[in-house]
Amino acid sequence: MENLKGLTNRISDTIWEIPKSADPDMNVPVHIYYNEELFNNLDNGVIKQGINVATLPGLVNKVSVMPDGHWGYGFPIGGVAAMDAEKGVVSPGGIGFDINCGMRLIQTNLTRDEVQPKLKQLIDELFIAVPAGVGRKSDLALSPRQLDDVMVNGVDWIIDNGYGWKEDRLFMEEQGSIPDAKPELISHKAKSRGRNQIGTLGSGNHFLEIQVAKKENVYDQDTASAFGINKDNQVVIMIHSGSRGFGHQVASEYLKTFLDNMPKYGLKIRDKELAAAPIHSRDGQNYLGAMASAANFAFANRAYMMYKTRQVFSKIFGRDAEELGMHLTYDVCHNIAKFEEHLVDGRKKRVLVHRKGATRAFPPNHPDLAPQYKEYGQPVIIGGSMETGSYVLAGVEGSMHEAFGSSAHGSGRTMSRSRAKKQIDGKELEQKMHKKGIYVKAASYKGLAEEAGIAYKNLDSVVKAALDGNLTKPVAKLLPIGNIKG
DNA sequence: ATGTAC
Repeated sequence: MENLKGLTNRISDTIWEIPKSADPDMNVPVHIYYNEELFNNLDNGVIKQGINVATLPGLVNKVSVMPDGHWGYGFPIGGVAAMDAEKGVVSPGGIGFDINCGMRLIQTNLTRDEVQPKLKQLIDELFIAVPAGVGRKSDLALSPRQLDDVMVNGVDWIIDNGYGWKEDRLFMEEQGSIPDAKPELISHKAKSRGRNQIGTLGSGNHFLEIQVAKKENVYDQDTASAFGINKDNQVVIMIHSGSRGFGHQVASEYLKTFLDNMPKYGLKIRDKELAAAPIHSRDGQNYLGAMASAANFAFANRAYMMYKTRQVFSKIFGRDAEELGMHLTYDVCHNIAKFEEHLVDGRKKRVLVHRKGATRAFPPNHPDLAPQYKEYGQPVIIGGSMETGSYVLAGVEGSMHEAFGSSAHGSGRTMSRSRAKKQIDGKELEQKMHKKGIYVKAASYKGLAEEAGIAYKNLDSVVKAALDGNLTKPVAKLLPIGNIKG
């Protein structure tokens, strides 16, 4: 393929623009938030997909690609696109197969010194308590009525059933429950896949990790303290997972329906993977109701894994999870579409923001934030590879103007899964990690090899681009000491 | 990402 980089103009240190003039069908420009290093390795596919997305009807302002952006299904992963709520479309490819895949950060008041002697025991027990890997089932099997409840109420079902604390919902995007879910639109097949998947980790890049916040890696102590990180070598837990086979089934079914029905809506889409329907059409409304159901399932999934995590820590340290300070810092989605108000041509407008592999990053004083975070901005949780570490950042005003209040979500792969499997021996990697002080337990060595640090972009560089691009502010880098993987 | 293929 010809090199498409020539279609971009660098309009600032951190933004490469594909102007509307690059293609007659583009409705808005594309802004890629990169730095020199990331741009040098920019994949043609991202430019191509950015242009394709920019041709969708009803787009406002621009399409944004986050610093971890890479080629994905239809939309780039790391893509943000907002459509006029009245005149726009919804596109499942702009949300992703794993609906409401997201991150969760849990505090403890423990330090590394206290955790280290029990690390192996913790990880071994977590590996049992949180089923990891493809097809693994939960100890919780929901009745049809309970599953409907989860789809409508998300984390509230978890809390009402004694698996979570009342306060947990305050520290979640949408308070852990997205309105207007429609369980009656979910197929029997999706329901039967989902009923025993609450509290399961999954595979691929999903993980549950024990991490350490070293003092030297805390960049903003006030904000870190507000997020519950206030002592040197404090231990935190990060969970990355989504809606499992349930959300995947929902996404697959609606993608097919959208594709079949597109001619009906007179939509001309240049890539099948961008299948879309008008927001106000029956298909559009149905998908949004199904998406909300899967999103609430994912909130409940991560919340139940936290319940298990609190139990394991509590058992091993012989103290209540409350005594161990195991509060939720935040739970944030990075595969979802949401109705939000944003400035368009100087006026507030209701838009449907698609975030695919992009984290919501609302600034201080945003009405959606818990009072405890009003002064500091929304916690933005960025998961890195299991060898290199992760970050917690905070939302800033700039991102509202740049990218509908969004930031990056992870480091982004540089090596395909198949190449990583060929090139890296999982067993050797496990030993190497143990020597480095990271105790890892994976459902399969192949799965482990795929997630090796060298298969990923440099997360420090991605985060630096997100900070320089005024999408977020730095709070703390978190280093892994224990990890379970699917 | 995914009972990794209808």
